[in-house]
Amino acid sequence: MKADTQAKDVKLKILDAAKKLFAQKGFEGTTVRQICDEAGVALALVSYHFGGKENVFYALFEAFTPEFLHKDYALAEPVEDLLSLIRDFARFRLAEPELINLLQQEIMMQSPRLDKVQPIVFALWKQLRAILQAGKATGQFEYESLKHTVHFVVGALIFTRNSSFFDQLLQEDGVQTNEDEETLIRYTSDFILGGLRYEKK
Amino acid sequence: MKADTQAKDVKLKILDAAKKLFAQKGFEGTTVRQICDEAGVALALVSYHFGGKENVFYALFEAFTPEFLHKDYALAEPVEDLLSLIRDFARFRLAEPELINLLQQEIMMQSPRLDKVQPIVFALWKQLRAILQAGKATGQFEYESLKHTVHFVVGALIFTRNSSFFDQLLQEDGVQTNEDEETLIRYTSDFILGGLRYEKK
DNA sequence: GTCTATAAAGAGATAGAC
DNA sequence: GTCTATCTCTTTATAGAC
Repeated sequence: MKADTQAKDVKLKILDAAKKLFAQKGFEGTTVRQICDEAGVALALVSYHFGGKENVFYALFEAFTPEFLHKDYALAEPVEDLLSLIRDFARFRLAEPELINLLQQEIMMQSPRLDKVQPIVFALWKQLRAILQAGKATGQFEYESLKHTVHFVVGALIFTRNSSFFDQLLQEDGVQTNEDEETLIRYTSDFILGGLRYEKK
Repeated sequence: MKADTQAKDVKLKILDAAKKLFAQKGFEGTTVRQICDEAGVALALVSYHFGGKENVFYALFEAFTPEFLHKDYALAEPVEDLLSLIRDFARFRLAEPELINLLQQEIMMQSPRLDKVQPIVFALWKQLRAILQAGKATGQFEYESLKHTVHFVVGALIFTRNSSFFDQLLQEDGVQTNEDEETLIRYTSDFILGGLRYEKK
């Protein structure tokens, strides 16, 4: 019992450390030694518990079931669906910024590990695409290219991050307001709906 | 003469190979051997000509002077300025997709090499920010948070890529039209201006 | 200037003590 | 289950022949 509990703690510590480091330095840029140092455990435990660095990566995405992957959008109104998707994604991004960051890296690099993670991103993609199509059909959304519009929306969704890098620049203003979740969701929704030329009734 | 010319060819071949590989596999994920193999030259020549892998990276961004960095926007109308910036950025992105990809990776990872590249991104950031502020002042743009709006716009600008990954999904349509530059610029401008609630006169 | 061969450091994974 | 010490392979960088 006690042994099991300790093991679980160690596995969690390794996963947390890996999540942080992978997001920060990339999968290839992170060494097993760094992960174990950050987790405060011995080097051998990554191999013992996960069977290698690669499996730590996969384990990160296994308990990974954000709402928007399993919800069935495109049942209600397109506008409502899009707002739900934006909300669900924003919440997930706020809750797990490192995973979003890591996922984005892997996608950009077309990494060999993408095979196992592709379904997750494809799901978001298809949901969004279906919603945009439905909204165009009802005349509520206005755009020419479905393909590019999906890109624009995903770009706006994914790029909004707690990126300390970019925020340096803007902190000059002094008006560093830590908006809450709902406010951020509203900003995002407003921008995207505007981009889709949706007119509020 | 002949020796110099050969050397320049080799340096160019190395830079091209590195650009491609860095974008594909990341800086850390790319080995000097891979670069030299791809370039078709001997392993030692990276150190000889550049003094190490890291300097190859920096060299990639030295001859790197996209229009939008040196233009002085925010002189004409905000809308015209924004359209120019979108156009300049889109052209650069189409011309050098690997560099954009690489830059994006490095930013996301907060890489230690970012110090030398930060000014480039900051310049874009500041230009865009100034334009958005000017447009709000004239009442042509409508948004609440300057910080987030900059994020949204950059997201929409940067995420539109020749990403073979995402396009797989959409090719199902069969309607795989290879839009030209001007068309892509128009799509992008329409989406972003919409997001800013700009109303065409 | 370019090559092959090699040195020195670093990586991931494992053996064996506890 | 966890640790330290080590093995093996790969990495970057350099030395020296041409």
